[in-house]
Amino acid sequence: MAASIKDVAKEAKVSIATVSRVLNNIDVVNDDTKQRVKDAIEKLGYRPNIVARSLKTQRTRTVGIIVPDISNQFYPEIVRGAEDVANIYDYNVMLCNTDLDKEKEIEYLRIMKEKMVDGIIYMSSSLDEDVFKLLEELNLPAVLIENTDPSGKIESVSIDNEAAAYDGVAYLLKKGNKKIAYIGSDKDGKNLGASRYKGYERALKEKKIKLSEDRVAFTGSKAKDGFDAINRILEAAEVDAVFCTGDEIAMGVINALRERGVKVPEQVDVMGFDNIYFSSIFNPKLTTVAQPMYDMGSVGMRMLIKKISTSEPEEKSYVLAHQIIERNSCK
Amino acid sequence: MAASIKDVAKEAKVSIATVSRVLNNIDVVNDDTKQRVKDAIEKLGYRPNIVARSLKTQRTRTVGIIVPDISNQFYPEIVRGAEDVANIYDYNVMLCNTDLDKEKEIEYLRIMKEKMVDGIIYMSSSLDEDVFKLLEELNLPAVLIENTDPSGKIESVSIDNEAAAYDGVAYLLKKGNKKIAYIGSDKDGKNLGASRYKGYERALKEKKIKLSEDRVAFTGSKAKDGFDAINRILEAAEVDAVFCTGDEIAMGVINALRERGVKVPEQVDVMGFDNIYFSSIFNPKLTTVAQPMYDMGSVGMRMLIKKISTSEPEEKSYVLAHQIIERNSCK
DNA sequence: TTGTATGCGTTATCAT
DNA sequence: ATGATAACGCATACAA
Repeated sequence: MAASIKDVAKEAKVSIATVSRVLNNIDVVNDDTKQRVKDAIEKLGYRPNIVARSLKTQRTRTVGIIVPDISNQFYPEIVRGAEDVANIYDYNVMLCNTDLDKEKEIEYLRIMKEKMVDGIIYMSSSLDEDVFKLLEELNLPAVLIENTDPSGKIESVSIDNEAAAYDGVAYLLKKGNKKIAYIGSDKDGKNLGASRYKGYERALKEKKIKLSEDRVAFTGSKAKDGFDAINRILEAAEVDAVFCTGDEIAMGVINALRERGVKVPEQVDVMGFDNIYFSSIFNPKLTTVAQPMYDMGSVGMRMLIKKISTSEPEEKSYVLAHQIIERNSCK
Repeated sequence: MAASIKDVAKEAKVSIATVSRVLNNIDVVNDDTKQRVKDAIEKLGYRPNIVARSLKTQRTRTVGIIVPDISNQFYPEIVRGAEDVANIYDYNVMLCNTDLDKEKEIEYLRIMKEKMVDGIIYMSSSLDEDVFKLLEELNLPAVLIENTDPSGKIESVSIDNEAAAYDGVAYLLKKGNKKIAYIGSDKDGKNLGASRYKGYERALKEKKIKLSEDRVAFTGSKAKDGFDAINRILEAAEVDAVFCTGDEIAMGVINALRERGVKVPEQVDVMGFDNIYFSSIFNPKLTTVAQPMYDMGSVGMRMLIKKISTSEPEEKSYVLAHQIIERNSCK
């Protein structure tokens, strides 16, 4: 069995209270005894039992990360950013995949509470009312990443999705394109999809270009979705550029175009979104609206830890800068 | 404050012992009282505190996953497979990124022990002696994924890397190639890199083809590494096929070849390894030696949980089947 | 400066 | 069938 604080106390011939004191270097403890305790700790290879400590302090120094799917291309970088700063502050992370299933989200939240995590990094586009209610009910500090809380109650870190989409489409417009398709997240609902579609609308409107529904496809975020969507669109309309709300979609679009003998970017510009790792490896390299994924994770975790550590809630959300990365999928 | 077992006991007018009994449905408890307790639990929205339970039972139902880098393309699927089965068995996972830094691996292991995880899923190519020693010293059940333990002491789940590389190269040979380059992991050391190189050697030898060092490059696993390596190789030698020990490497190779005006697969066959998600989106779609990543994660976790739950160590490692996926980067 | 004793929320042993 | 109580390993209020 691993040595406990009692063993150390015995070895150093002091009380466990004293051991605890040098462990947390709290109170003043005589240099001699402190050294004795340290020696004993060393000798026994003692390491405090954090579970016991947590039960006493009611803090575990672990936070839960609720993510739709870690094997999705978008999340690993965010999680890495989050874990890196967690590590800096001596926190650990518990990873939970939900597949955007509301029931799973709720169940995980309950379990996280049972395991006494100090806080939650929450990623989901479901933005379900019940989940937010539960978060509050459970009294779990949380920060939302990627999306924002429609009610504004829980802090978030994200980009300005409306502006980002606007900028992307404006870029396409500036290149002289007039028939710009939109492929990706749905315009309904309160999540980022709606914002991006709004940005698309605004950019077109500003240039007085009529939005044609024939060039719009709401679909999933996989390459296959982009592939199918552009093929459908091309049945009904001409297109000189495609704005996609995800890089994978854009890759699917480009692959479909290639099969049709349409050259990218010579004949059609294709723009992605996110700037996932493979955007710069794909051929052509993707021009895309970049989200700072790693930073979103790291500032999110920083916010959360701050929120956990201080009593006064700062209640401030962060909107990080997006950026258009010019590569080779647009002229 | 959340309700505790005491509150439930008071509400149901029974002792905490009885509450505990119905919670764990152990012993026989009178149906009436059982119902009273259940009602009380319901009424108070009581949920057991798992930290307290863990302190008592010495089991946390959480396992640590030590991974080089979750934002690397290879690991998310493994982790997802692992988390999925963990979830099935009511376990949670703690994610630790090490960047293959031995000190970080050791520190994380210590922390995992302090946090009383029940076991460890360990991924690393460092295969450091000290780490294995620590694992044993800490008395932490562990299973190794992707690599195997040279000393054979700790169980693992992996593919047969020598055979997989052999099969890949043999495939290239069968297509009529004679000048097959090797780009990727180092031949020295005890990890999978050495095995793969051995497979390459064996396949060539079997066809009595002399291995030319000019066509071999030991390098990292990024696209950039493949890109640079093939350019270097092409300075010194002719090549009609390239065997890469990673898909990203292969993509880098293909991109370099494209820049040189060399067509894949018409002029040069390029084969990848792993079958990461993007292999089928990249153009050309990659022909590759597939590792069953998700399965490696899921059977690894299954092994670990079994190891944790039963006392007798089964001490059996799993070698999963690899598979050559024929796509468009080879003739 | 140091020690004693209590409690964190459970499980489990021993009574009853 | 149920209750009282001791542990699990630690932090901390209170004594000394």
